[in-house]
Amino acid sequence: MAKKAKKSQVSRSSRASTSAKAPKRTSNDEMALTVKSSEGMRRSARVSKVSEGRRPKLVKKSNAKQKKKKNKFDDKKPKKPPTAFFYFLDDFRKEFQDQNPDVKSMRDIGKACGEKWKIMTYEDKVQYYDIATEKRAEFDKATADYIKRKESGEDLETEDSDSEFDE
DNA sequence: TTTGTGATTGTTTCT
DNA sequence: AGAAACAATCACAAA
Repeated sequence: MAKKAKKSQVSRSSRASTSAKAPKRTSNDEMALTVKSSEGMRRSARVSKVSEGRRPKLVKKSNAKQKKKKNKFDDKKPKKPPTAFFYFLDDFRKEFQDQNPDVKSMRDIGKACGEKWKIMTYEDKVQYYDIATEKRAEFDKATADYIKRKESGEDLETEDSDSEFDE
């Protein structure tokens, strides 16, 4: 009867795992199970630490413009939405600055936030996970549309009609 | 003035 | 399955 509509898209399997949300705390066991799912999801996604000595944090990107936003059209592939951690960071940053107005920048906040993030419980984190999950749904839709359009007409290419005539 | 760097973890995407 | 890249933000430094 109730057949689970499994998505043939294996690529989106990640999304399926991230479906972990709505922590129904009916029983401790239930929660534990939920948490287990979270861990399982994390294991799949989290695989870094390939080498202790290696730290490929060199993610330098050259952005010609600090912020260019005008046409609602998908300039290119939809950018990745902020993750749960980022949402938490945004909220945590406000409090952190309020308690520590002396703090210079996010470097210190990031550290503090990361540490707290680890001590946070699943229930506390699930809040942000839920937001991130919802955001990802929109992102997924945008991506599908982007791919669809791309496949439909790959002629769509550099249509940079929007030049840097902003300021 | 402008651009890049640094720090955090999570998700995405590719091979 | 695993690895690499990328997501936002703020202060500071260099060119």
